[in-house]
Amino acid sequence: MTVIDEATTSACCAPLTCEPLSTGDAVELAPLFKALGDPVRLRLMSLIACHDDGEVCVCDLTTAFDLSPATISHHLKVLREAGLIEAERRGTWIYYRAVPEVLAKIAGLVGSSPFGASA
Amino acid sequence: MTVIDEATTSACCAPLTCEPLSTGDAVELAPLFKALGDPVRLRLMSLIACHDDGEVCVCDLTTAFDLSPATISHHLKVLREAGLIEAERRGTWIYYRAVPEVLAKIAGLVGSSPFGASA
DNA sequence: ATCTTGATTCGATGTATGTCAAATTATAGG
DNA sequence: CCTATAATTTGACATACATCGAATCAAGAT
Repeated sequence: MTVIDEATTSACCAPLTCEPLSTGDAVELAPLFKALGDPVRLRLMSLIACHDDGEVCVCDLTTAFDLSPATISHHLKVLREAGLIEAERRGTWIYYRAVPEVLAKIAGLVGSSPFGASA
Repeated sequence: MTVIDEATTSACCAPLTCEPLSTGDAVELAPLFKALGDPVRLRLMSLIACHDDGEVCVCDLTTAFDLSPATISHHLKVLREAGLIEAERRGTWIYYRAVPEVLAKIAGLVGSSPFGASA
């Protein structure tokens, strides 16, 4: 993934322009934003990523919303298939935790050159 | 928008935990991710934000995709209604430019405590 | 085995979304 | 005024999505 136009030809100063996303990169990255593009999933993600132990039991997540367990399970599946979270079963309970590398991928994209947020 | 648990009660060290998004914040922020959750829109956003002049004519955007002008116009409208871009008409042409504050809002969320990407 | 609880999957339903052709608005020139 | 070009809006269509009830799977307890 090429994100920053790192002055391939040696220049005296940082280029003011940046290289836009290729179609391939956009196809790869868009699903991450899409997965976070729902209020329930965005809050689920923050609940999971913010938890002290680094992981949260599903039972604690379902009680945090006024939605059926089936719906929460569906949203967790969407986040999981996007690669944003991982699941592990321990006994009766299933625990979810965030995948920081994938979150970093988003942060790196929005917070730097291609989007010009910090440039 | 409360994002970081800034040790309201004076503590000796930074808290390892963070405050998850409220329902209200999630409802406010999710549409931004949703708007970027399409490959075409994500690439449109990068094309606009990366452009040297800070703004791009629609005519240059439509030629960058194998899609009808109507479809590009639709996606630009979605980005515009999300607050991510702004439009200005000059003569026959309409120019779009990014709204950096809104992009910064996303970067600030994903790149810090609530999502634990850099914590 | 049976029962109970935690969680996912299945099936159905109403709504939202991406796409385009055709019609419409806006501006510039003859 | 009429024509041409840039861009959006409208209408239509097929697909995808959020939600839930009911059924199913997993693991522990009796």
